[in-house]
Amino acid sequence: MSDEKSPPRKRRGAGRVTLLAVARAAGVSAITVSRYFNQPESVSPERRERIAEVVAELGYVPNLVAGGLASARGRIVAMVIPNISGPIFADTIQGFSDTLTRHGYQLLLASSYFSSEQEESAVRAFLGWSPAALVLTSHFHSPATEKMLAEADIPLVETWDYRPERAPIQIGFSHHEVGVIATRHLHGKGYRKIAFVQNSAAGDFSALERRDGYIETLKELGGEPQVFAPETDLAPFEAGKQAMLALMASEQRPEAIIFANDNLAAGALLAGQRAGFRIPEDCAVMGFGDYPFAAMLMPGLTTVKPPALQMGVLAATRVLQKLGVIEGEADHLNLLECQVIGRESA
Amino acid sequence: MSDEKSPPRKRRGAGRVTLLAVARAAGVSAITVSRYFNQPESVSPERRERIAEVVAELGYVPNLVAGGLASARGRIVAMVIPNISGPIFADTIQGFSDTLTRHGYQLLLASSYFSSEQEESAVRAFLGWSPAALVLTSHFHSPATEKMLAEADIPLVETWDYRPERAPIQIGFSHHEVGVIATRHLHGKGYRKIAFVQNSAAGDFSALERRDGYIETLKELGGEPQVFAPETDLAPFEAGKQAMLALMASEQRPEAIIFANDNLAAGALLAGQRAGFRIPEDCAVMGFGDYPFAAMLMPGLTTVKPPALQMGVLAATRVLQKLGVIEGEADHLNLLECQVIGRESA
DNA sequence: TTGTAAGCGTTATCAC
DNA sequence: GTGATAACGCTTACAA
Repeated sequence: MSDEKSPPRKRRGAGRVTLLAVARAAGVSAITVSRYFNQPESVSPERRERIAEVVAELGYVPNLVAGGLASARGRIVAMVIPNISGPIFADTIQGFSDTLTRHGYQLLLASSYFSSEQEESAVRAFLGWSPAALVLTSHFHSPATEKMLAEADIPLVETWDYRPERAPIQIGFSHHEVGVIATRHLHGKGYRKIAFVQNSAAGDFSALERRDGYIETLKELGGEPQVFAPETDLAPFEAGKQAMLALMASEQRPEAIIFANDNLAAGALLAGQRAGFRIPEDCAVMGFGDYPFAAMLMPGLTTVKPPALQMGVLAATRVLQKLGVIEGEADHLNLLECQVIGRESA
Repeated sequence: MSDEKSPPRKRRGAGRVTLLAVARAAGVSAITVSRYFNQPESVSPERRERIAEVVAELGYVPNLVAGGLASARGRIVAMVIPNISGPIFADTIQGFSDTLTRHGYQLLLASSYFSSEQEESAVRAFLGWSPAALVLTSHFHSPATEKMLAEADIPLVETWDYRPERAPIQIGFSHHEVGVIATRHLHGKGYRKIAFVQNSAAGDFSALERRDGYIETLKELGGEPQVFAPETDLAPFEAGKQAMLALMASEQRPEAIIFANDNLAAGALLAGQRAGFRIPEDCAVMGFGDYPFAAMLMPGLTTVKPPALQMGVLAATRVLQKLGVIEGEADHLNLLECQVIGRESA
């Protein structure tokens, strides 16, 4: 900490301990120190030890920016996700980030809020950092984004979607299958008159796939599908209420209802109970998402849990495999499974 | 897309469109293009227009790594947060990320899981990217981390905490005040016998500050504090149950209970109702956190909402002010307020 | 307003 | 196993 003769003030990165400083102090050349960090086995044990000492002593922190420039491959992976704080994607980010970090890579993150313009601008900004790989959510990108991706020539992963025909690595699950297993679960519990409530958010196409899985399966099982569509763009919680009360008042009163997501189901659960219906005796309720509140409701909400965390971990794993950081072939197609979380509501 | 005479293969960043390429195509020097991006007003309108054309045509993406190295200040801000997917921090990250992005900065993110070793290794890795600023959660860092921070000489912000005596910019709220306003809220509603349930997680010191606020305020109001401590390290949901049943069976049966957090409160709400108690008639319940499920419970959980999103936005704002990106003096101390969210449970 | 030259701290290349 | 040297693509400093 003593104030040594201050070196001639450099114009910019003044004061930073550099690789060269370490090299000099250790009596080796810069490239040897570089090798010490990147391919330790190619440095003799004695020098290795000496360098380690100096590094600790000087508190040297490798400048990854310089390294990235020199090698054109920074240890950064960028991810664009619709949102961070919603109930859906947080686990995916967490799994992705943790897996990456464990292998010495850093996460650059931005939200798109489902807007392809915002996605585009995030991708543009990210590419400036020459990330080692890029992870996007879903397959719908603006033409400009597609162009940048094509030119970037780095591993690309698309999560929360599954388009076998697309070139990027796909990591997703089948929404259709969600409809299937939810319907089978209810049928297995003895329910026969099963309805489905669509999402109130226009443009939620995945929810329609879940609905189709339901319709198909129920028909196979000899039932008669009954689909309710709430008013468009009603808040999901309200839409669930509306659907519940309408269905319970209808002539074709169902014994069980599958909701397009847990928000709808929660609204239904509460409104149903307020209206005096017992759940699941008068009507069973199922959701989708396994949002954090599902376990807190009374009765607990039976729902289908998407493999959110798993997708994040797998996305990172595939990226690291592509980069050769970890062993294994990075499969192009990665279809994960959802799981019925049985609680009291169905 | 035609295969032009392939230029002599460069060793590394082969093929990337560079600033120089843009400059040549536009008939100006590299520095002018650089200025076009960084201080557009110092470039004449005609050249500006010409450069814009070329940039679009060539699909030039500025290499931020090179820029970062040259200027020793990348437009990256790093944040270490205990976790991403828990109920607490997601809003803070979201607010932080969005505010940053809006001003052209990118977010580098990692989780510490409340471990100072993990925080240390994240900080070490981040510093290698010479971020423009660093944001940490809480004030407790390992000595090595403190040393790195001291030497890094970049703006540092600590969120979710508030230690006026510390040098970094502090952004937090008063846990003590949470205890105060919760107690006042219940007192205002007419409850007199008010109990407090501590967190089951050992080491949650903030929760103890909330408790002290409660004790102090209740005494001021003429009440007699009654603190219940669940078994240590019981899952919060279970701990809430245990506390509820124990308190309702005790001689000093309370009219209202403040729980150290919403998880405890939710456990209590459900267990209480299962045991036949009406809430809030037999006993009112309050939590802390305003976790996503709070609104979904029946009755809705009255709770104290911390300014999570706001803290993220403010952290980013202070950082940007420090960096001179946006106007305004960056205050050292930033105490935000919590808010009682009144629902049915109290 | 514009340009020239030098350098940011590292790694690739090639030689020893 | 080790080193000298030249990039990597940009921005600072200074000059015109």
